[in-house]
Amino acid sequence: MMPPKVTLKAVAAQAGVSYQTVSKVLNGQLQVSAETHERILQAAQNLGYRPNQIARNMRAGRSFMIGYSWVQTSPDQVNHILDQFLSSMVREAEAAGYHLLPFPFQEGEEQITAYRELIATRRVDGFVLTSVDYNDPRIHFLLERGFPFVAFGRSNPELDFPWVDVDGAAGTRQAVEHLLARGHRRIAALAWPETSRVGNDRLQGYFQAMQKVGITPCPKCLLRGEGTFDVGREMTLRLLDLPAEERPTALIALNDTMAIGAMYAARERGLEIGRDLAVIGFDDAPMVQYLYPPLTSIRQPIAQAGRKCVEMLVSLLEGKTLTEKHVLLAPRLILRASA
Amino acid sequence: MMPPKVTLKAVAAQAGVSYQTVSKVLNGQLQVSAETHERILQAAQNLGYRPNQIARNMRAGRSFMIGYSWVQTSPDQVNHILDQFLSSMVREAEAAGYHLLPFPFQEGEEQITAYRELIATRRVDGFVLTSVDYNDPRIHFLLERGFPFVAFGRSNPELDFPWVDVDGAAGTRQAVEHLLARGHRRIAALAWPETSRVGNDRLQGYFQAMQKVGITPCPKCLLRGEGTFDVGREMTLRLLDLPAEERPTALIALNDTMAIGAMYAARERGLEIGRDLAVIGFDDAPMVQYLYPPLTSIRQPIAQAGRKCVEMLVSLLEGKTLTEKHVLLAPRLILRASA
DNA sequence: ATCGTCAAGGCGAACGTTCGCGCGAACGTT
DNA sequence: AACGTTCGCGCGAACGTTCGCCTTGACGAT
Repeated sequence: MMPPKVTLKAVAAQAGVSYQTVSKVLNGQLQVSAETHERILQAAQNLGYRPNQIARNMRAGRSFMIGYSWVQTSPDQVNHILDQFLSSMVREAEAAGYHLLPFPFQEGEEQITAYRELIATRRVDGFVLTSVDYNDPRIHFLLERGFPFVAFGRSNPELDFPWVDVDGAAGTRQAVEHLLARGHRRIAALAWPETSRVGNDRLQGYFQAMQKVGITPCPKCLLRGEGTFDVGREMTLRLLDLPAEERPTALIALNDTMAIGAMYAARERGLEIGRDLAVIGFDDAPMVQYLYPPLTSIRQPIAQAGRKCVEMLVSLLEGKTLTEKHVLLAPRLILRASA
Repeated sequence: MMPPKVTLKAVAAQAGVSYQTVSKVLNGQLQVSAETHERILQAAQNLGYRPNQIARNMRAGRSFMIGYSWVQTSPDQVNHILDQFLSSMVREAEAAGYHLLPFPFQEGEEQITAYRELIATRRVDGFVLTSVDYNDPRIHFLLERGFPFVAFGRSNPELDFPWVDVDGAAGTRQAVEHLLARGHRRIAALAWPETSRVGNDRLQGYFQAMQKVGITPCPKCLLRGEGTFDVGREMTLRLLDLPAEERPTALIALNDTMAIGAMYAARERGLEIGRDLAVIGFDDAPMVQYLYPPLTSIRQPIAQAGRKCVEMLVSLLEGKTLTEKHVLLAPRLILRASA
C-alpha cells in the first residue's frame, strides 16, 4: 500500500529494457542474453516485483476463481465437513494457481440467479457443487450453459456430468457386515425419505449385505424420516417397543445425529448400548468419539473428495480431457464401543 | 461461455451511443435525455449486460476481496465455528460488494509470506484475522505495512488495531454466578496455559465472580493444560481424588472438549453429573446438547462477530473512519442438565 | 558483395472498464 | 446580435498484463 506499486515498467526501467521484454523473460517466453536475463531477474528481485493478478486475469479473460457455496446448517446441527472440505479444496486450488470464491447459498429460484450472476460478471471460471440431489436445478442450468463444474455427490443417472462421491452403499455394507459377523440377525435401519439420493445410496448397502447372507430385512425394521435427533429417538423407541422376537438387536442410522437419538432412546429403556443394542452411525462427526459409549461410525474421506473435485475442475478449466469423469471413494468403518 | 460476451460496446452499438456513455448512464454518473436513457437501459436489459468485474477491479486498482484464513483443526477436533462465521462474513461482504478469499493457513514463518504474497499480487484489499494471540506476527506485519485488517480476537494491549471479540470473562462470570446461585462454593476451573490470551480472558471472569462474593478460589481448584478431552479427564480425576472437604462440587471448563472429558471422569468415579458434580463448558458446540446429560455451556455470538468484522473492514476500505474501533460482544449461558 | 537466417529485444495492440475533458447545440441573458 | 451557460454526449486515456509482429544487427553461406 504505502510503497509505490512496482509494475513491469518499474522493473524494465531498472533493467534498461522494455517492459514487455521483462514480462516475457519472467514468464520464460523469450530467450535473451545471459547478461540481460540476469539484469532483469536482479531488478525484479530488488524491487520485489510480483505480477498484478487482476491485470493478469484481465488479459487472460479469466478469473482463476472457483465458485463454491454450501448450505448453512442450523446452529444446532453442525457442518463438521466444511472445515476439512474447504481446507482441502483451498490447498489444491492454490497449488494450481486458483482460488476459491465462497458465496451465500440461496434457497429456491434465486439460487440459480447467484450462479448466473457470478458467471455473467466473470467472477468465476467454474463451480464445485455440494448437497446435490435428484433434479438439482444447478446441474441443469450449468449443463445447459456448458459452464464447467464438478459435483460432490451424484444426481439423476441420466445426467452426464463429472462428479466425485463417497460410496455410501459400501459404507453401510461394511457396517452391516460387521454387525452380522458379531452375530446380529435382526438389524434395523434408520433411513431418510426416499426423495434423498444420498439416503437411497446408503440404504442400498444395507440391503446388499443382508441379501448376501440370505436375510430378508423385516419391513418394520426399516424406518424413514428426517435425519434429526428427535426422529432418531422416536424411531428407536418404536423399534424397542416391538415384541421380543421382532425387536432388532442392532441398528444402523444414516447419520450420526439419528444414531445419537437412538442411543438416547436405548438409555431411556434402560438398555446398555453395545451390549443390549448395537448402534452404528454415519459421518463420524468429530464428537461421537466422546459419547458414552463412543459411537461406531462410518468416516468419509472428505479431504480427498475436496482435492479430487478441484483437481478435476482444474483439468476441465485447462482444457484437458478428464481421465476419469466419475470418482467413487470408499468410506471406512471406525469401530468403537457402541457396536 | 457459449453466448458471446456482452460488453459495454455491444450495448452501446444497440443503443446507438458511445460505450462510455453507456457506462456513465448505467452508473448514474451522467444525465441524458429521457429517451436516450430508456434506449440504453433497454439495450442493456435485452442483451443481459452485466459489468465484467475483473475489468472493474482493474480500473479501480482494487480487488474487492477480503483475505481470510483459519487454522485447520485436526480431524478429531471440530471447527463448529467455521460454518457460521464464514457464512455470516460471506453474506455481509456480498451485501457490500465484496467477496471472501480463503487461503491456506500456514504455520511459522511462511505464514507471513502468504499474507505478503496476497498483498503484493493485489489479490485482496484487506484481511480478517482469527486465532490471534499475544504477539501475533500477522498483526505486527500488517500494522507495519499499514494494510487494512480487522481481527476477531484481541492481542497485546499496547497494539492499536481494530478488533471484534467475545467477552470471554463475561461468559465465565455468568457461569460461575449461576453455580454460586445454585449453592456451590468449591468451584474448580479447567483452564489453559497462561500463554493463551483467550484463556486468560475467560479465566478472569471466574476470579471476578468468586471475588464478588468474597470467596478465594483454592489453588488446587485451578488446573491448566491443553484443551483436549484427555487433559480434561485427567484434571478432573485429580480434582475428584482430593479429600472430601477440598473436593469441588462444580467445575467450569474453558471449552467443551475439556468439559466432556470431565463428564467422562465423573462417570468413571460413579458420580452423576448435575447432581454430584456440576459441569459447565464453553463454546456450546452443536453436539453438546445431545450429551448425557446435556451440557450447560456458553454460546458465543459467532455470526454477529463475523458480520461485524466484515462491516468494520469494509468501512476501513471505503475510507470511512470507524465509529467503534473495538467491539466486545456478550456471550450467553445456555442452561442444560449438567449444571 | 549479396542474400537469407537467426538471435535479441522493441513496439503496438488488446482485454473492459471508468474518468476527465472537450465540443457542439440550444437556451437565456445583456 | 453577441455572449456566457447549461445540457447531452463523444473522445482519448489509463489501469498492468500478455501476445504477435517487426526491427536491428551479426553471422554464415553462396
